[in-house]
Amino acid sequence: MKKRIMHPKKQLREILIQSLEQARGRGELDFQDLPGFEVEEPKQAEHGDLATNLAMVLAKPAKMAPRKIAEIIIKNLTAPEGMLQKVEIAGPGFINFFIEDSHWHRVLFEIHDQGPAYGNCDLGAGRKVQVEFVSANPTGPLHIGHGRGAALGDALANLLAAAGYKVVREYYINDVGNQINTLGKSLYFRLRELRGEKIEFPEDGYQGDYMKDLARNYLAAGNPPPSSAPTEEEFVPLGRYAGDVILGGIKKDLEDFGVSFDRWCRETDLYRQGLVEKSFARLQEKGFLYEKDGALWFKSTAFGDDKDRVVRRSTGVTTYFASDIAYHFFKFQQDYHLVVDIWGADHHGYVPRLQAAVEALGCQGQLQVILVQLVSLLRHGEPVAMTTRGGTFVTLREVIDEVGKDAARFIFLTRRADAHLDFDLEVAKTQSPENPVYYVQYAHARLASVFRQAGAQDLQVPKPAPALFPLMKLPEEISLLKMLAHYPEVVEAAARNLEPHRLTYFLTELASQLHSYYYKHRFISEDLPLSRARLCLVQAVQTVLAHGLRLLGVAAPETM
RNA sequence: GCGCCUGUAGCUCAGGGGACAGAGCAACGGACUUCUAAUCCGUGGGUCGUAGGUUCGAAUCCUACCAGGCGCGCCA
Repeated sequence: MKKRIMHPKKQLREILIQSLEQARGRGELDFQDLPGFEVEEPKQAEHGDLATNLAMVLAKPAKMAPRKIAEIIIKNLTAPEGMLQKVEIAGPGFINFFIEDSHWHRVLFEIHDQGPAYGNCDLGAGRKVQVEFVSANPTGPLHIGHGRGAALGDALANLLAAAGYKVVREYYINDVGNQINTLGKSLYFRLRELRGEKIEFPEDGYQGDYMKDLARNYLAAGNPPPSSAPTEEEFVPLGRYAGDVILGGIKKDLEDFGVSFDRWCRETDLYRQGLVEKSFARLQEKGFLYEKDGALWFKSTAFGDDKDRVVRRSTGVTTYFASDIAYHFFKFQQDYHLVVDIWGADHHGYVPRLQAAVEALGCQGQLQVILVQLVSLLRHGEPVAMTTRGGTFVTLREVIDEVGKDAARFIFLTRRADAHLDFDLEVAKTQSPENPVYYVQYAHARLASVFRQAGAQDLQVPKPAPALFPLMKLPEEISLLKMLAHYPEVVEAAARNLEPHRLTYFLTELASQLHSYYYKHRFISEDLPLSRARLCLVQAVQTVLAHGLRLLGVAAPETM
């Protein structure tokens, strides 16, 4: 006996299939395979609560006019008592279904039973997913673009967990290669500069002010001063030192942004564990490596890449790509059903070769790369220059301090990943209506206030009960109930498509309907049964708002 | 030159084969003796970049072109 109540949409889909089987059994319809069809909420209210294009997609295989097919489907329909109020054929052959208002009330039972878990689903069926995100090199503080990746990755991980996946959040640290040397060299020259020497700061050095701070702290901690004759050997420990300090800062920024990781994977560990050589051996064995011009190449063209790629230079040093091959080889050894990498869109050219490597290695499971477009930073509508060189880039730290974690996260999550984003610091900072995060949070806080008020009057929020339902018949109430019933599908679709922004839009709409309802109708009044019914309904609304905000990593405040 | 992303209302963006294209902001006009006005109600506003094509049906798919962004290393 299943306790779970089926959403009307799924229920209707099954009823339609039954109808088709029956019609076919009776010889009224003749077709081979059932084509894909939609059951969805029409945009127009006159078109009912749910509609299907089933008759239209069946026109060709059944060799019959859509409206005729629609008639046959309707004739064979057997819906449960009290579900369907009216069924119509419309337009070119849509079948429109009008659901009885009373049918929608049942969602309240489900929300009450599942509580904070309402909205979760079992799409993932416990399979393992890894989300790797941010992964900024430890050569400087996180900037606003990393913030967007962080918000997206974290929300996505939350979303996948809610959808029944076992999620691991991972940050990949590039601590190998000449960038660490360059970092050491940058620190070295800042140290000498601090000693009052006139120095020529290296062209390729990291010029940001944070390196000056780092140099000061380095000396303040009593570390040995720089020599006068620099050597590569001297840069290495300095680079390692700087990298560690910067990484510490990154961790702190992420923590304050509400983002945590389950694992931090260091590139050096991949080498230490011999994974680079192991992945090479695997590729060699499958015949996808060859030598040319003294270098070792991966035959990525065999998998659709534009050209083959070097994995070991003629100098004997492996490339960044080699590390990434090893890293993904390692990832897929851990039985991930899905590995999601979130990268800045400026790395898009890198996708084909990595996909090629994953395929060549014969990994079980799927790699999906999400490219997040860069953020254009504005202040009062004017572009803010973002150059590392000029030292005018805005860090994630500054954004957190200036606009706050919640507003920043929400704004990042109101755009599709592949849409460019204009982030206006002044707009994000103000609590103006231009800033939607407060609109949604306010709905939650407003309800909390209502419940406090009810509590003060000894008015309990009742459990859902059929006796309450006749008291929720206003259009605003039915409309809210429909949205609540729709919510789990939104979560599932957002998870399936790896698109957290769908949640942001849903929540804004739900908040809008709640505010409107609140304004038009008093929840707490002299009429006690009516008050109880409304409290019961809006408590369900609050549960859903809280769930959605939690997935976005945005606070659901009790007061504002 | 080649490749990827984007082009939808004045602005920022949803919608990504279905019925007359949506929201927020901005503009304009209204609503606070009220459970929080960080709110609500109303009005105006669009050849969905352009041109072809596929389809019963295209903002959505295909082709070409135009515009913006980003990539095309034995860099990371």
